[in-house]
Amino acid sequence: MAPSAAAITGDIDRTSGTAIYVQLREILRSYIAQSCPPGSALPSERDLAERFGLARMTVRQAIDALVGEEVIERVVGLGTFVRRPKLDLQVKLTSYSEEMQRRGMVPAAKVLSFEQIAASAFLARELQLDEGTPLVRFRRLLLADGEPMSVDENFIPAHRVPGLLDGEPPTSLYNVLSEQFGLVMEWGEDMIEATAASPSTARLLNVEVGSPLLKIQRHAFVARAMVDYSVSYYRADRYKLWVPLQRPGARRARNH
Amino acid sequence: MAPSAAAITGDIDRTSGTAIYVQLREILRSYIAQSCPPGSALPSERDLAERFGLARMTVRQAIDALVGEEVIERVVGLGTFVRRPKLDLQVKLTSYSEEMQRRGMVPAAKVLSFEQIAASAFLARELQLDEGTPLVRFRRLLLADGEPMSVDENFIPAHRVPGLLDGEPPTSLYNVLSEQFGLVMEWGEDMIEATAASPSTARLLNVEVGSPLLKIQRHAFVARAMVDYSVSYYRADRYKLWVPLQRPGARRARNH
DNA sequence: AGACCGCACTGGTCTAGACCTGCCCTAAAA
DNA sequence: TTTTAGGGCAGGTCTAGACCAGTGCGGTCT
Repeated sequence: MAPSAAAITGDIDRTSGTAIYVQLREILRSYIAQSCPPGSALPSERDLAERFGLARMTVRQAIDALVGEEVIERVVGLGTFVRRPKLDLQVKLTSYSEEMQRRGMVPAAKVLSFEQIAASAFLARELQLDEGTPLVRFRRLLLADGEPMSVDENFIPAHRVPGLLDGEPPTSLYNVLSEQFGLVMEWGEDMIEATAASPSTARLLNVEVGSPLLKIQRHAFVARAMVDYSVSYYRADRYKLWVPLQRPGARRARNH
Repeated sequence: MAPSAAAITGDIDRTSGTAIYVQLREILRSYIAQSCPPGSALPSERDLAERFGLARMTVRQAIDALVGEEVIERVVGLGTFVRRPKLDLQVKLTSYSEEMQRRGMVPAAKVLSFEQIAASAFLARELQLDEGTPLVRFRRLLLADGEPMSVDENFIPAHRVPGLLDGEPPTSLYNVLSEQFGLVMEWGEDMIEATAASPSTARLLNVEVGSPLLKIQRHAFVARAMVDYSVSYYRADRYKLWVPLQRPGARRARNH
């Protein structure tokens, strides 16, 4: 049973200059966050149109946006429903700090090294560069709520980030890359495997030698150029990956 | 300069039962593929509306879909332009046998159990069913090239697969589900973590107790109904997971 | 020549209706 | 008691207009 649209607080300001459907979208978003457990129904489009004094097409535009974000979903003949919030989504190429904040944890990092090195044969192959190419190596112990979460090592071609090493080690690598160097990661590949903690890694992560760890190797790209290769070792007792799957050819309705 | 809308071939069939905007979307898609290099402009929305005898809102719906697919992009005051084609990346919901064949290995399976059980509290929660609901439990040791690869346990609501237990255990579960029961997995969620091999699992997989394993819990859905919950333990030394990533909302800057 | 202004475009947003199909529930019929 | 036909309501699609806000060009004024 859908709740009454009257239960929604907030109103449209027609003089604000902000598009009405944007205002409604945000009203709905906060209403969902506050009062709608997953699976619950939103008021019908017609109810919302009446409640806010809008045309139904305008309401649909606001709802379309939230459906596109996968916050809610439509079911013909039934209504519009709140989807289960994505607890985490490593799969979306987010930075560690973004990721931890979404999980409601306090991210922190201890820098282990921040230096320029020459690409080894292995790193050259991974980054599709020539051996010996200067790289920035950035190795950190990442913490969540003060406890070790992972050991993280990023390699970035030095010519991509001129002057990076002159400053302080960044707190959020992806933020600095995008804001200071215009490198917004667009896509990537993760290689995921389980491994056992080596003595050095075990000491850093404060676990037993041989404990299971999740090893994630990531290649991140801007346009067609690889900009970041990273290897992370996550404590298995503290970290799980959530991956949405789709059968090829079974596209869910995206365009109505 | 935008071409004349008259240059576009194809027409709308109002009796076909297919939504008009879908027809127009496909007409535009093939027009783009044939006659529009990246960067070229589409006819304006108003031209298209006149050319096909449609309301502009309907034309916009067709264009919206293509913009959503990142095939084209809009620029206010200028027009609608063809984007560079992007690589399409999607995690696949494939079965074990499909997956192994893709990797060029010979899949095989040893059935450990194939029986009906009542849902425990844990399984009921995972499958979103009531406790005690009859389930089919199908536990296998999966091999690749004759060597143990993983231990796999599937739980399927019994009412979904009437008579399944009367026959032989299937060699490819997903194939039987789709061909015999019409259950084509459409989407799912994987929860991935690293874990240590328990004594029983270690014996089955022929590894040391405590060896790192990749634990993958999968929920697979047909429409909105969960049809399969599975837990798999993969040998870390033999299995890696490859996951493509895309940053959400990684809109490119206007490049014109 | 150079600065400016306005018009003719573009997409962006919005309205107030219309009719369709799909879903569920209920009341009547079997 | 079970089955079936409506009715009401959900979202899906479509129309024929409206006005707004950027963009660029061409003509005009200085």
